[in-house]
Amino acid sequence: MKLSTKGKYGLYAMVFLAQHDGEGPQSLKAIADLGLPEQYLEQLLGALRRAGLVTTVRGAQGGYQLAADPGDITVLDIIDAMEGPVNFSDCLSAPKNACPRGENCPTRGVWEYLTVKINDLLKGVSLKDMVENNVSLQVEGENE
Amino acid sequence: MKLSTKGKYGLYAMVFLAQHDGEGPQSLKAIADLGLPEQYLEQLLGALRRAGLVTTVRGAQGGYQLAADPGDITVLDIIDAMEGPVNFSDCLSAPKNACPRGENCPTRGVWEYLTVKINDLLKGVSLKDMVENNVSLQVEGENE
DNA sequence: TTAATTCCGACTTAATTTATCGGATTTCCG
DNA sequence: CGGAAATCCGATAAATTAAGTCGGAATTAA
Repeated sequence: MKLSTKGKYGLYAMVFLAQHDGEGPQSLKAIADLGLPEQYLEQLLGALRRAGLVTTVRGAQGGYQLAADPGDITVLDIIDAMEGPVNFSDCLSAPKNACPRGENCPTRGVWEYLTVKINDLLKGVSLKDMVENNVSLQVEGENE
Repeated sequence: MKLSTKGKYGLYAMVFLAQHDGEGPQSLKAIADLGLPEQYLEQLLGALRRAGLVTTVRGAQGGYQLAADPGDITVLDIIDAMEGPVNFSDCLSAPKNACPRGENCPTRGVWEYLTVKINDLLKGVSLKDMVENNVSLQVEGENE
């Protein structure tokens, strides 16, 4: 289980925008200077815009900026926009009785459980957390 | 972020073996009757064997069986064997200063955090839990 | 008007996933 | 002993997805 470069590049770009939040639009070139392929990144930023996570200013001096407060944009938002929703099994999106294994399939519950839990995890980290380096293994909500 | 069929088929097969634990070796054909492509499954079971999760009996009346108690085999073991370890970024396996972003990369902590947390999640579900349908959103270790 | 910049669809290439095939080996059982 | 039932294994093929490239249209500040 790994993250695609799409997800990673998207997150890098969003962190960059968070770091420059309030400084006006950041050009594609400036973001790509992080070491990301410029033309590929352009596609990804298009997806982020269509997902409502960034706004753009076209034309000279234009660029990209966050569409919301860094504290209100989470890793989940970004991963969802870049890779589609976390999905461990298509059987979850199908009606229960459509599954050839029937309703008491012993794995269905696990797919549900893991999907919900991982979504919670991703939702728990915002861009603000990241730029403030607030993410550690003892963050909020811990009990182990 | 999704699970490959490798991971899913592997888990289906292991649950089947757990359901028939103690009944002697189960043939590939019997497992494939779950609706999985037989020759592909054979590869996967080979990987599970090499990972030490199943043992095999060759020859007529042979087959596969769990190498350990169902309570001692977790979803993590199976996913790791099928897809390799959960890995959100290669920068984690490299030394800290090998990363071109330097030591204070704001995403590195997130990769670490998510990797550990997801591993914990997967480790928390055993085959025993699954066959007993013990997996729900209120399982052990909850505090939200 | 020009240069900077995003936007967009089509295309290419590379990598990975998902198988399939053919035969070698092992072992039960009559 | 011989045949059938199985696993084992390396190679290959097909399909899908990921990753990256290209060329040009549209927009806008200066």
